[in-house]
Order: sequence, then structure tokens, then C-alpha cells
Amino acid sequence: MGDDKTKQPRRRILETAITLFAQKGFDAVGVREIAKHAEVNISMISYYFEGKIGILKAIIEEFHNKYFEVISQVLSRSLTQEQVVRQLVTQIVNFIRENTNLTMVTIHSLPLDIPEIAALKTDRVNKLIDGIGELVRQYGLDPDNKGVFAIVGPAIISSILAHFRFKPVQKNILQIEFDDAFYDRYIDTLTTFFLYGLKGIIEKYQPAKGDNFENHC
Amino acid sequence: MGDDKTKQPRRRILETAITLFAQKGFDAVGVREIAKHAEVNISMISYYFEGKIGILKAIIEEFHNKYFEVISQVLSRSLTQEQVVRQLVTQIVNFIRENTNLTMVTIHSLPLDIPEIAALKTDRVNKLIDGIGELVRQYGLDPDNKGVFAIVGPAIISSILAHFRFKPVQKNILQIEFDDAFYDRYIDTLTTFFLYGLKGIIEKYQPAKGDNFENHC
DNA sequence: GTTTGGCTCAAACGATTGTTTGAATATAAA
DNA sequence: TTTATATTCAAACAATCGTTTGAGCCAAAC
Repeated sequence: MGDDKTKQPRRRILETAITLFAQKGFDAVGVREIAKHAEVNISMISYYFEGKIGILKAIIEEFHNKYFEVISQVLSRSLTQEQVVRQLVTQIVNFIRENTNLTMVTIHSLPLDIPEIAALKTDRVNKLIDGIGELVRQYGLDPDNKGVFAIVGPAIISSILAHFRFKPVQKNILQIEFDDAFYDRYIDTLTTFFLYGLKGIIEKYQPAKGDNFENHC
Repeated sequence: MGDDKTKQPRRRILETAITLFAQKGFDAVGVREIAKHAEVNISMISYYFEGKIGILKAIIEEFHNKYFEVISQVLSRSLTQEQVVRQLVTQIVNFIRENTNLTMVTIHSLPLDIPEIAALKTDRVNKLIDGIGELVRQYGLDPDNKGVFAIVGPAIISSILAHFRFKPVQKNILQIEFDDAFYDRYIDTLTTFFLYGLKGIIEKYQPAKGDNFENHC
């Protein structure tokens, strides 16, 4: 954190802030703390980001750019439906593992009323939903059926995120090694859970479109 | 918000803080804002709660007390497994609907490093996990198999919470009426999702214990 | 050599923060 | 009625907050 001075100051500020915001929350971290750890002067924050809120904006945009790319890659492939679910879970989990703090900061800001980033949030989430709509269509779920769409989409992404949000507390309790083996198991477990769960939903809510879903039972 | 002066000042402070914290986050809300809306003097916060952090502690404890009660009621009944899942989802969704802000503040604090509440969080989550362990055992999931337990538990509760976390953003985008009908659908959809998903997991990871799970396929 | 633009700095600013303090008021108990 | 306890108040405090400002340094361009 901030000890690699070959990086550009702007990058150092950003990465330091990502770490600190993820750990303590945006409002609990001051510009002096960020500047100190990033080894820059505090006026650099206004200079490079137009102020503290500008850091948060940059973080959220970086998250969405990266995340959207991951989703798009999976969508652009011709795979079976099971393969797509597995790929999607795998890619997302790997993405979050590599960008845990970036993800946490972004997700953490979603429910909060922060006027300066409201438009950014709406815009970015809107774009994500459009992107995922195509995936949903492939699954016999009707993206125009907003009731189901509004339920299943958030449920799935939140399931994937669950571990990472609970991890700081869970780590003290369950005495589990969160190593590669654990994450392989994580991906496999969630993929199974989703495949069966989605099959159940398609059978129940859109039986006419369930024909192209492979039978795993 | 703070306009019912028949309530005790302590209660008014607590409820006001729950609302404001849920909306903006703990650190973004100052004691003067809370006091103003609760129509009390700011020194009341130190008097009744020993300071601002004491409010957060009280909120978290209130959440856990209420939530644990909901879970316990469902666990104490002799129901089929499907009934328990349905009951649990229903009770939790209704609980969150009635205590949305209380839930949001508590869940929101989980990933953050706030030293003053670290022990409280660990203690309370530990207690919850113990309580849920009994439920898990009823489902043929082995609570001593911490890998699966650590994955499925958080995934399920996060799925249920998903809507409520995304709701502030989603509300601007999807133009859905979040009325009783929506929540009935919500409960039904998630229950279906979980039942099928759990069946898949039991078949895959604990086939020897899957005998008592009804076949929905 | 001079000018220009970009980067960095320390000091300063006005505002805000949570907590404390001692006095005043209200309530309960003797 | 008096005394003790609990509640409430406004002022004050030290610390911290994010932003700004003007100066200084450096490299590139003229």
C-alpha cells in the first residue's frame, strides 16, 4: 500500500483509497490518511480527482469497466447453457478475487444516498442490466418479465458476492482456509445451485420456454 | 421521523438514527443531524448511548434479537422440509420488509472494520450460525462440512437480501411497483430457486443423505 | 535565456466533528 | 416540603474535515 513509488501518484492514490474505503467505508477515511499511505501531498487529491468524491467516482467507473468486460467475454461465446452459467460464475468469482476491494467499495455504495454519484450509479447499473438481458434471453427467462428479472438477477449476483461480504466476520469463526481449493469448491457449488434453481424457475414460471434447458435431474 | 414526541427520547434517537444510517451510512451522519430530526439535544446521544458508536451497537443488537426470534420460530415447528424453506423465506422477507432500515444498517456494517463493534459482530454472527446449524442438519447438509456450509448459508441469505440492497437503484430503472403482489412473487420465486438449488447440492455433494428430500423434478 | 505548462508542496481557511461540562429543570422518593 | 436522582440544556472544547491558495520546482518548447 503506497510503498511502490515507481507508480504514478494518481494510481497510488486510487489504489490506496480502494483499500482503505473497502476496509472502513468511504466516509470514515479522510484525505490525509489516503495521502499519507499513498505518500503524496493531500492537495494531490483535488488536483488529480477534483476532491475526495472524485476518487469514489473513479473507483466505481473502474469497477464497471472491468466487470462489464468480464461479462461481455462470456456472452460473446457460443456455449451450452450450462457452460455459460459455469463460465459466468467462474469468471465473476475470479474477477472478484482479483478485485475484491474494488468490488466491495462499489457494491457498498449502491444502497447509499450519495447525491454526487447517483447519476453515475443509475447509468452504470442500467448498462449492466442491458448487457445481462441478452444472457437472460438465452435462458428462457423473459427480460421483459421484469418481476422475475428483478428477482433472479440480484439474487444470483448477491449469492456470488455473499462469501466476500461475510468473509471478514466468517474468517474469525469458521477457521476455513480460503485457498484455491476452497474457491474451486465455491464455484462448483454455486454453479450447481444456480443450474438447478434456474431449472426450477423456468419450469414453474415459463414452462413454454423450458424446452431448451437440459435435464439435470 | 422524530415527529412523534410521545415516544421516549431514547427511542426517537434510535429510530431516527436507523433511518439516517440506512440512507447515508453511519459515518456520513452526524450527531447534530440525528438530534435535530429526533428533536432532542445532542448531549442526549452521549447520555443515552454513551456516544455515537453506542447507537450503532444498539441497532445491531436490536436487529439480531429480532431476527433470531424469527428464525427460532420457524425452527421450532414440525414441518416438511419444503414447508420450512417456504416458511423461512416468507418470515425473513416479511421481517426485512418491516425492518428494512434496521437490516440494512446491520448488514452494511458487516464487512467494515469498525473496532468498537468487532466483538459484537463476531459474537452475534456466531450465535446465528449455531442456530442455523440445526436447520442445516434437517436438510441433509452436514454442518460440520464447513466448506459447503460456508458457501450455501451466506448465498441464501444474500439472495433474500438482494432485492432490498439493489432496490434504491433498481427503483429508478425498472419501473416496478414493489407492492404486496411483488413480494408474494418474490417469496415464491426464491423458494422455488432454493428448493431446486438445494436438491442439486445434496445430490451432488451428499448423495447418501439425500433420501429424505422430496422429489420436485 | 525566457516562457509555459504540469506537478508538488505547506500553510491556511471555514466548517464540521463527537464529546464534555456545569447549570437548570423535571421527576421520584423520603 | 425537602432531598435525591434523572433528564435536559447550551456553551465550549480540541480535533478533524475537505478544499483552496500561492509559491516553488522541473521539463519542454520557443
